Amino acid sequence: MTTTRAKPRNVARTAPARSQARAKLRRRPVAKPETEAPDPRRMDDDPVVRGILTAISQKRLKPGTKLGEDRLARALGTTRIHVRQALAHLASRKIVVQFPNRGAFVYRPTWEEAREMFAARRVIEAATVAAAIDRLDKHGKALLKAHMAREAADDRSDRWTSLSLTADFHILIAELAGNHVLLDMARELMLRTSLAIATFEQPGEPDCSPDSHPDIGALVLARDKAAAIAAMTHHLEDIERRIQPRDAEAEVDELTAIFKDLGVAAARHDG
Amino acid sequence: MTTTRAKPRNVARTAPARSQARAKLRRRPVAKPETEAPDPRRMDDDPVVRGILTAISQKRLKPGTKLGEDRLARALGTTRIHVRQALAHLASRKIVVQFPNRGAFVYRPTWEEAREMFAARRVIEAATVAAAIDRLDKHGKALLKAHMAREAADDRSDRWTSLSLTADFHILIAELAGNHVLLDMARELMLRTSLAIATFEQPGEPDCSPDSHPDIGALVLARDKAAAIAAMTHHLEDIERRIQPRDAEAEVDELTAIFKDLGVAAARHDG
DNA sequence: GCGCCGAAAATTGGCGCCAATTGTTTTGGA
DNA sequence: TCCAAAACAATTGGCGCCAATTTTCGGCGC
Repeated sequence: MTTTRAKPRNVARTAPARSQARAKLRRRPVAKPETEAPDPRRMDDDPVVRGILTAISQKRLKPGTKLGEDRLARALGTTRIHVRQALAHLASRKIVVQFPNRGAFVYRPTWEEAREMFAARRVIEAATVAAAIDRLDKHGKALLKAHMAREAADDRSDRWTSLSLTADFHILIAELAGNHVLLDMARELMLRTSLAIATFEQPGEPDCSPDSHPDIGALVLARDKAAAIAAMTHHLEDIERRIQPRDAEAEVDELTAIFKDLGVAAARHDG
Repeated sequence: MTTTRAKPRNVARTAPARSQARAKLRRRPVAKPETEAPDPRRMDDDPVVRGILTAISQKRLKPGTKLGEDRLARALGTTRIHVRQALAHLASRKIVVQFPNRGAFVYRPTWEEAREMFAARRVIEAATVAAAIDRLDKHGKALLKAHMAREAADDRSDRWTSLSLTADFHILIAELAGNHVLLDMARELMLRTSLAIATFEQPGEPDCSPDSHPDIGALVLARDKAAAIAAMTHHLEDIERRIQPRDAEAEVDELTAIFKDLGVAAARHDG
């Protein structure tokens, strides 16, 4: 206690630079650049979150399904706290809704919100195709061609892989745009529009007109920005046109159909 | 136990319609439309979340500040669990970062991410001004004029109210667009760009060139879509131009400046 | 004097228990 | 026979405690 050490040590500290505030102020220790953090926690690769998300994107979890904490904990082999955190995270992302003392449910958008989601997607994805064309390089072309080949080779034998493929096309375009913020927004909107589609789709229709993707991809490869934007916009409008507002009667009807089909990854509860 | 009641009652239930699955299937109770929910939980109006958010938008909480759970609980007069949930929510929104066993910190964007945020804002807000012009009605005009008058009457005596006013302009435009999804995205981007600005701003510069807002508002009122989009884009580019990438040296310098200025809502620890 | 190393303090993470609320069933009455 | 009210069961919400990790403080050796 020789020098002036009367400093309140709890005012405001910068995070990534650990606490070299007073301890080592003149020189950096040895090999720590400065802004470096060992492990920024990412809720996205939580197994519970991933499980629910993939189940939703594969349409194994329908909007309105109750997600009980205890049940999920047993089904996924974890404790209730992890499930709680995962559900809270998904609620923040508006993928599930939580009602006080009632539990969490897969989010079911309203019809108006579904329309707004598609409008937002048109905005975002028009921007991503434009940016993708702007910064398209050899590597990006290779990625895009590879994906188009994969999508063309899909025989639609497995419905879930086909769903993933068509979703990956839009994600790839957003990745080629090179803007992580827009990419996250596009990802989020795709998830939420899949919920909207699952809510308002007419039974028996395919989700995404797959024939549009090669056209859009070709226009991107040709760097025809205006045409690519127009094609993407029309493609999204096509998807939107496949959903219809549905009244309570249809909901009840489908609910009975659900009970007939059963399944739904039935978490073994039989006696 | 008269009729067939051997139904596994935990397969998939629709959330908002309560559980009238089997109980009352033929007729709806009395006065409950169908899709109705009493209280969908919204983390946004949690007092802890609101407190941290307003503190951030008022720049009383700087990027990198540690948000200790126990400290926040005492400061806000709640328990640690509420703080935990609030921090987890803010981490999902990328407003705070959580490191395992180290705590939560106000998010500090990287320089690249800051650029990407502004690019995303240009995309989103160009869309919102366009939509706002499209669906501009008498009520919207009144709201816009009222806000412009309020902003013009601001004497900039209180820095925090001025900050809120300039932010409210962008929010109002997004509200006039009538798309809640885009509105939420705009809100989120504004919060995160405020973090980016707080991270990379040059000291002493104002945040938002306030003179641009009347021009944009006038163009919206005149329904000149192209000019309004251009003005909004240039306005956002102006804001972006005010931030500069900063190296570690500058950070350390400012850190010492912080310690000189002190303050920072010093959580009384003297004695 | 400087840096490395070990022990104590503080903070976060996780688990179990119990209260509170909700939904369901049973019971009583008109 | 049908509706209403109360008891029961199940689920969520919250609090306290304890383990695990990090940060800090003190001491030792160079």
